[in-house]
Amino acid sequence: MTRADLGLTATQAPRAPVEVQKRLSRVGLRPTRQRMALVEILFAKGDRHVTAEMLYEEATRAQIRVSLATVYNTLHQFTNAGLLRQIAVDSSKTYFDTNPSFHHHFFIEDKNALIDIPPTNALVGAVPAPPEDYEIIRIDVIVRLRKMRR
Amino acid sequence: MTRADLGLTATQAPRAPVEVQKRLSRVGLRPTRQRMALVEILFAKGDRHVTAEMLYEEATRAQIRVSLATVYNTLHQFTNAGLLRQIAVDSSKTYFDTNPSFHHHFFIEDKNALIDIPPTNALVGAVPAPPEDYEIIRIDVIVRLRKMRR
DNA sequence: ATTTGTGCAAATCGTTTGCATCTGA
DNA sequence: TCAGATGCAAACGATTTGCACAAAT
Repeated sequence: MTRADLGLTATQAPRAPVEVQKRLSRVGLRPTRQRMALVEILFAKGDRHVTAEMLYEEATRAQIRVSLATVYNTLHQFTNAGLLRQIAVDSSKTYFDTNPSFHHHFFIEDKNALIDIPPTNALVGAVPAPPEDYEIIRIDVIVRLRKMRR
Repeated sequence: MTRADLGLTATQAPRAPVEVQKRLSRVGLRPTRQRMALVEILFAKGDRHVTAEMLYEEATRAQIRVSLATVYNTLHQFTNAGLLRQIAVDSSKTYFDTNPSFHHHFFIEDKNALIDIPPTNALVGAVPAPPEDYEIIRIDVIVRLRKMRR
Protein backbone atom coordinates (compact mmCIF):
# COMPACT_ATOMS: atom_id res chain seq x y z
CA MET A 1 0.00 0.00 0.00
CA THR A 2 1.53 3.30 -1.01
CA ARG A 3 0.59 6.92 -0.83
CA ALA A 4 0.17 6.82 -4.60
CA ASP A 5 -2.55 4.22 -4.10
CA LEU A 6 -4.48 6.85 -2.27
CA GLY A 7 -4.19 9.22 -5.17
CA LEU A 8 -1.98 11.57 -3.24
CA THR A 9 1.36 12.95 -4.32
CA ALA A 10 3.94 13.89 -1.74
CA THR A 11 2.79 17.43 -1.16
CA GLN A 12 -0.81 17.18 -2.21
CA ALA A 13 -3.43 17.59 0.45
CA PRO A 14 -6.76 15.80 0.17
CA ARG A 15 -9.47 18.10 -1.08
CA ALA A 16 -13.16 17.85 -0.37
CA PRO A 17 -14.42 15.65 2.48
CA VAL A 18 -15.94 13.29 -0.04
CA GLU A 19 -12.52 12.76 -1.58
CA VAL A 20 -10.92 12.03 1.76
CA GLN A 21 -13.69 9.57 2.47
CA LYS A 22 -13.10 7.62 -0.72
CA ARG A 23 -9.38 7.50 -0.14
CA LEU A 24 -9.68 6.10 3.33
CA SER A 25 -12.05 3.41 2.12
CA ARG A 26 -9.64 2.50 -0.63
CA VAL A 27 -6.98 1.50 1.92
CA GLY A 28 -9.47 -0.43 3.97
CA LEU A 29 -9.99 2.16 6.67
CA ARG A 30 -13.52 3.24 7.40
CA PRO A 31 -13.93 6.98 6.93
CA THR A 32 -14.94 7.72 10.49
CA ARG A 33 -15.43 11.16 11.89
CA GLN A 34 -12.12 11.02 13.77
CA ARG A 35 -10.01 9.68 10.92
CA MET A 36 -11.40 12.19 8.45
CA ALA A 37 -10.65 15.04 10.82
CA LEU A 38 -7.11 13.81 11.47
CA VAL A 39 -6.45 13.51 7.74
CA GLU A 40 -7.53 17.12 7.33
CA ILE A 41 -5.21 18.32 10.05
CA LEU A 42 -2.26 16.22 8.95
CA PHE A 43 -2.32 16.97 5.25
CA ALA A 44 -3.88 20.42 5.08
CA LYS A 45 -0.75 22.48 5.39
CA GLY A 46 2.10 20.77 3.57
CA ASP A 47 4.74 18.53 5.11
CA ARG A 48 4.77 18.23 8.85
CA HIS A 49 6.44 16.30 11.65
CA VAL A 50 4.10 15.53 14.49
CA THR A 51 3.99 13.49 17.67
CA ALA A 52 0.83 11.83 18.94
CA GLU A 53 0.55 14.43 21.67
CA MET A 54 0.95 17.31 19.21
CA LEU A 55 -1.75 15.94 16.93
CA TYR A 56 -4.05 15.26 19.84
CA GLU A 57 -3.73 18.80 21.15
CA GLU A 58 -4.20 20.29 17.72
CA ALA A 59 -7.33 18.24 17.14
CA THR A 60 -8.69 19.17 20.53
CA ARG A 61 -8.01 22.84 19.89
CA ALA A 62 -9.92 22.45 16.61
CA GLN A 63 -12.99 21.22 18.52
CA ILE A 64 -12.55 17.65 17.33
CA ARG A 65 -13.58 15.11 19.92
CA VAL A 66 -11.00 12.36 19.74
CA SER A 67 -9.14 10.38 22.37
CA LEU A 68 -5.38 10.10 22.62
CA ALA A 69 -5.66 6.34 22.16
CA THR A 70 -7.44 6.87 18.87
CA VAL A 71 -4.75 9.31 17.76
CA TYR A 72 -2.15 6.63 18.42
CA ASN A 73 -4.21 4.03 16.58
CA THR A 74 -4.75 6.32 13.64
CA LEU A 75 -1.10 7.32 13.36
CA HIS A 76 -0.09 3.68 13.19
CA GLN A 77 -2.83 2.78 10.72
CA PHE A 78 -1.82 5.68 8.46
CA THR A 79 1.80 4.61 8.74
CA ASN A 80 0.94 1.07 7.70
CA ALA A 81 -1.11 2.46 4.84
CA GLY A 82 1.92 4.40 3.62
CA LEU A 83 0.47 7.81 4.35
CA LEU A 84 2.99 8.58 7.08
CA ARG A 85 6.53 7.69 7.92
CA GLN A 86 7.86 7.11 11.40
CA ILE A 87 11.08 8.84 12.44
CA ALA A 88 13.27 7.78 15.35
CA VAL A 89 15.14 10.78 16.66
CA ASP A 90 15.62 9.76 20.25
CA SER A 91 14.20 7.33 22.70
CA SER A 92 11.46 9.51 24.03
CA LYS A 93 8.82 10.76 21.60
CA THR A 94 8.01 9.18 18.24
CA TYR A 95 7.64 11.53 15.30
CA PHE A 96 5.49 10.97 12.24
CA ASP A 97 6.30 12.61 8.92
CA THR A 98 3.43 13.49 6.60
CA ASN A 99 5.81 13.07 3.69
CA PRO A 100 6.63 9.35 3.44
CA SER A 101 8.77 9.65 0.32
CA PHE A 102 12.54 9.24 0.41
CA HIS A 103 14.25 12.15 2.12
CA HIS A 104 16.25 12.87 5.22
CA HIS A 105 16.14 15.21 8.19
CA PHE A 106 17.88 17.86 10.14
CA PHE A 107 17.17 17.61 13.85
CA ILE A 108 17.66 20.67 16.00
CA GLU A 109 18.55 19.20 19.34
CA ASP A 110 17.73 22.07 21.65
CA LYS A 111 14.35 22.70 20.07
CA ASN A 112 13.35 19.11 19.30
CA ALA A 113 12.48 20.23 15.78
CA LEU A 114 12.70 18.22 12.58
CA ILE A 115 13.32 19.84 9.19
CA ASP A 116 13.22 18.07 5.85
CA ILE A 117 16.39 17.90 3.84
CA PRO A 118 15.38 18.41 0.19
CA PRO A 119 15.86 15.12 -1.67
CA THR A 120 17.94 16.96 -4.27
CA ASN A 121 20.83 16.86 -1.85
CA ALA A 122 22.37 13.50 -2.63
CA LEU A 123 23.31 12.76 0.94
CA VAL A 124 23.59 9.04 0.68
CA GLY A 125 26.42 7.82 -1.49
CA ALA A 126 27.49 4.22 -1.85
CA VAL A 127 25.15 1.98 0.06
CA PRO A 128 27.02 -0.90 1.65
CA ALA A 129 25.96 -4.42 0.88
CA PRO A 130 23.77 -5.81 3.63
CA PRO A 131 24.66 -9.12 5.28
CA GLU A 132 23.73 -12.32 3.47
CA ASP A 133 19.99 -13.01 3.33
CA TYR A 134 19.02 -9.50 4.38
CA GLU A 135 17.50 -6.75 2.31
CA ILE A 136 17.33 -3.03 2.89
CA ILE A 137 13.96 -1.74 3.98
CA ARG A 138 14.88 1.89 4.38
CA ILE A 139 17.76 4.23 5.06
CA ASP A 140 17.29 6.83 7.76
CA VAL A 141 19.62 9.78 7.95
CA ILE A 142 19.46 12.35 10.69
CA VAL A 143 21.80 15.32 10.65
CA ARG A 144 21.89 16.64 14.19
CA LEU A 145 22.27 20.38 14.60
CA ARG A 146 23.15 22.77 17.38
CA LYS A 147 22.81 26.52 17.39
CA MET A 148 26.21 27.98 16.53
CA ARG A 149 27.94 29.61 19.45
CA ARG A 150 29.97 32.50 18.20
CA MET B 1 36.47 15.21 26.19
CA THR B 2 37.25 12.47 23.72
CA ARG B 3 38.03 8.82 23.84
CA ALA B 4 41.56 9.71 22.82
CA ASP B 5 41.87 11.77 25.98
CA LEU B 6 41.42 8.56 27.87
CA GLY B 7 44.26 6.95 25.99
CA LEU B 8 41.96 4.54 24.23
CA THR B 9 41.73 3.91 20.53
CA ALA B 10 38.53 2.69 18.97
CA THR B 11 39.08 -0.99 19.47
CA GLN B 12 41.50 -0.98 22.35
CA ALA B 13 40.29 -2.32 25.63
CA PRO B 14 41.64 -0.99 28.89
CA ARG B 15 44.28 -3.23 30.37
CA ALA B 16 45.13 -3.64 34.01
CA PRO B 17 42.76 -2.35 36.72
CA VAL B 18 45.28 0.32 37.61
CA GLU B 19 45.15 1.63 34.07
CA VAL B 20 41.38 1.78 34.07
CA GLN B 21 41.50 3.61 37.35
CA LYS B 22 43.80 6.31 36.01
CA ARG B 23 41.69 6.76 32.92
CA LEU B 24 38.50 7.27 34.85
CA SER B 25 40.14 9.83 37.10
CA ARG B 26 41.43 11.67 34.06
CA VAL B 27 37.90 12.40 32.87
CA GLY B 28 36.79 13.46 36.32
CA LEU B 29 35.02 10.25 37.28
CA ARG B 30 36.00 8.58 40.48
CA PRO B 31 37.18 5.04 39.85
CA THR B 32 34.55 3.31 41.91
CA ARG B 33 34.07 -0.43 42.10
CA GLN B 34 30.98 -0.27 39.88
CA ARG B 35 32.41 1.98 37.22
CA MET B 36 35.60 -0.05 36.96
CA ALA B 37 33.63 -3.24 36.55
CA LEU B 38 31.37 -1.73 33.89
CA VAL B 39 34.39 -0.47 31.94
CA GLU B 40 35.76 -3.98 31.96
CA ILE B 41 32.56 -5.45 30.61
CA LEU B 42 31.97 -2.77 28.02
CA PHE B 43 35.41 -2.63 26.49
CA ALA B 44 36.74 -6.12 27.06
CA LYS B 45 35.48 -7.75 23.91
CA GLY B 46 35.63 -5.27 21.04
CA ASP B 47 32.80 -3.12 19.75
CA ARG B 48 29.38 -3.70 21.22
CA HIS B 49 25.90 -2.24 21.23
CA VAL B 50 24.23 -2.50 24.58
CA THR B 51 21.12 -1.30 26.36
CA ALA B 52 21.05 -0.46 30.05
CA GLU B 53 19.14 -3.64 30.74
CA MET B 54 21.62 -5.77 28.81
CA LEU B 55 24.58 -4.32 30.66
CA TYR B 56 22.82 -4.66 33.99
CA GLU B 57 22.10 -8.34 33.41
CA GLU B 58 25.58 -9.03 32.17
CA ALA B 59 27.07 -7.36 35.23
CA THR B 60 24.77 -9.26 37.53
CA ARG B 61 25.65 -12.53 35.84
CA ALA B 62 29.31 -11.65 36.40
CA GLN B 63 28.71 -11.35 40.15
CA ILE B 64 29.02 -7.58 40.11
CA ARG B 65 26.72 -5.91 42.60
CA VAL B 66 25.38 -2.87 40.84
CA SER B 67 21.93 -1.33 40.62
CA LEU B 68 20.08 -0.58 37.40
CA ALA B 69 20.01 3.12 38.32
CA THR B 70 23.78 3.14 38.56
CA VAL B 71 24.04 1.44 35.18
CA TYR B 72 21.95 4.24 33.69
CA ASN B 73 24.04 6.88 35.44
CA THR B 74 27.25 5.29 34.29
CA LEU B 75 26.15 4.92 30.68
CA HIS B 76 25.31 8.61 30.53
CA GLN B 77 28.51 9.66 32.25
CA PHE B 78 30.54 7.56 29.83
CA THR B 79 28.62 9.03 26.92
CA ASN B 80 29.35 12.56 28.11
CA ALA B 81 32.97 11.61 28.52
CA GLY B 82 33.09 10.45 24.90
CA LEU B 83 33.60 6.80 25.73
CA LEU B 84 30.23 5.75 24.33
CA ARG B 85 27.85 6.92 21.66
CA GLN B 86 24.10 6.85 21.93
CA ILE B 87 22.08 5.42 19.04
CA ALA B 88 18.40 6.07 18.44
CA VAL B 89 16.89 3.14 16.58
CA ASP B 90 13.33 3.36 17.76
CA SER B 91 11.38 4.92 20.55
CA SER B 92 11.67 2.12 23.01
CA LYS B 93 15.15 1.10 24.14
CA THR B 94 18.24 3.28 23.93
CA TYR B 95 21.40 1.65 22.61
CA PHE B 96 24.95 2.60 23.51
CA ASP B 97 27.82 1.91 21.14
CA THR B 98 31.24 1.20 22.63
CA ASN B 99 32.77 2.63 19.48
CA PRO B 100 32.08 6.37 19.49
CA SER B 101 34.03 7.11 16.31
CA PHE B 102 32.33 8.04 13.05
CA HIS B 103 30.53 5.09 11.52
CA HIS B 104 27.00 3.97 10.73
CA HIS B 105 24.75 1.01 11.45
CA PHE B 106 22.66 -1.73 10.03
CA PHE B 107 19.62 -2.43 12.14
CA ILE B 108 17.94 -5.81 11.82
CA GLU B 109 14.35 -5.03 12.63
CA ASP B 110 13.07 -8.45 13.60
CA LYS B 111 16.01 -9.17 15.88
CA ASN B 112 16.58 -5.70 17.31
CA ALA B 113 20.25 -6.11 16.47
CA LEU B 114 22.73 -3.41 15.53
CA ILE B 115 25.73 -4.06 13.30
CA ASP B 116 28.50 -1.61 12.52
CA ILE B 117 28.94 -0.53 8.94
CA PRO B 118 32.71 -0.33 8.34
CA PRO B 119 33.69 3.33 7.94
CA THR B 120 35.39 2.49 4.66
CA ASN B 121 31.99 2.43 3.02
CA ALA B 122 31.50 6.07 2.11
CA LEU B 123 27.82 6.08 2.79
CA VAL B 124 27.37 9.79 3.28
CA GLY B 125 27.99 11.86 0.19
CA ALA B 126 27.32 15.57 -0.09
CA VAL B 127 26.26 16.95 3.25
CA PRO B 128 23.65 19.65 2.84
CA ALA B 129 24.30 23.06 4.33
CA PRO B 130 22.53 23.42 7.65
CA PRO B 131 20.20 26.37 8.25
CA GLU B 132 21.74 29.72 9.13
CA ASP B 133 23.34 29.84 12.58
CA TYR B 134 23.32 26.08 13.04
CA GLU B 135 26.21 23.69 12.97
CA ILE B 136 26.31 19.95 12.50
CA ILE B 137 26.93 17.96 15.64
CA ARG B 138 26.72 14.52 14.14
CA ILE B 139 25.24 12.54 11.29
CA ASP B 140 23.39 9.35 12.14
CA VAL B 141 22.69 6.82 9.45
CA ILE B 142 20.67 3.69 10.07
CA VAL B 143 20.18 1.18 7.29
CA ARG B 144 17.17 -0.89 8.25
CA LEU B 145 17.20 -4.53 7.23
CA ARG B 146 14.70 -7.33 6.95
CA LYS B 147 15.40 -10.99 6.42
CA MET B 148 14.96 -11.73 2.74
CA ARG B 149 11.85 -13.73 1.96
CA ARG B 150 12.51 -15.93 -0.99
C1' DA C 1 35.51 15.95 56.63
C1' DT C 2 33.66 16.76 52.49
C1' DT C 3 32.28 15.56 48.20
C1' DT C 4 30.60 12.26 45.09
C1' DG C 5 28.49 7.84 44.05
C1' DT C 6 25.19 4.14 44.95
C1' DG C 7 20.85 1.64 45.80
C1' DC C 8 16.21 1.41 46.47
C1' DA C 9 11.66 2.58 45.72
C1' DA C 10 8.59 5.74 44.03
C1' DA C 11 7.55 8.80 40.32
C1' DT C 12 7.32 9.99 35.37
C1' DC C 13 6.20 9.73 30.70
C1' DG C 14 5.14 7.95 26.28
C1' DT C 15 2.65 4.31 24.61
C1' DT C 16 -0.33 0.11 24.63
C1' DT C 17 -4.14 -2.69 26.06
C1' DG C 18 -8.70 -4.51 27.76
C1' DC C 19 -13.09 -3.93 27.42
C1' DA C 20 -17.65 -1.80 27.25
C1' DT C 21 -19.97 1.13 24.17
C1' DC C 22 -20.85 3.26 19.80
C1' DT C 23 -20.97 3.73 14.61
C1' DG C 24 -20.67 3.01 9.81
C1' DA C 25 -21.57 -0.28 5.93
C1' DT D 1 -26.86 -6.70 12.01
C1' DC D 2 -22.33 -6.70 13.28
C1' DA D 3 -17.48 -6.16 12.23
C1' DG D 4 -14.77 -2.57 13.14
C1' DA D 5 -13.76 1.89 15.73
C1' DT D 6 -13.63 4.69 19.80
C1' DG D 7 -12.90 6.17 24.65
C1' DC D 8 -11.60 5.49 29.08
C1' DA D 9 -8.84 3.88 32.57
C1' DA D 10 -5.63 0.70 33.87
C1' DA D 11 -1.35 -1.53 32.62
C1' DC D 12 3.29 -1.28 30.90
C1' DG D 13 8.17 -0.59 30.17
C1' DA D 14 12.06 2.27 29.89
C1' DT D 15 14.08 5.84 32.23
C1' DT D 16 14.59 9.36 35.97
C1' DT D 17 14.45 11.11 40.55
C1' DG D 18 14.61 11.77 45.72
C1' DC D 19 16.84 10.65 49.40
C1' DA D 20 19.36 7.96 52.97
C1' DC D 21 23.49 5.52 53.25
C1' DA D 22 28.26 4.28 51.67
C1' DA D 23 32.63 5.09 49.63
C1' DA D 24 36.34 7.84 47.69
C1' DT D 25 39.41 11.96 48.08
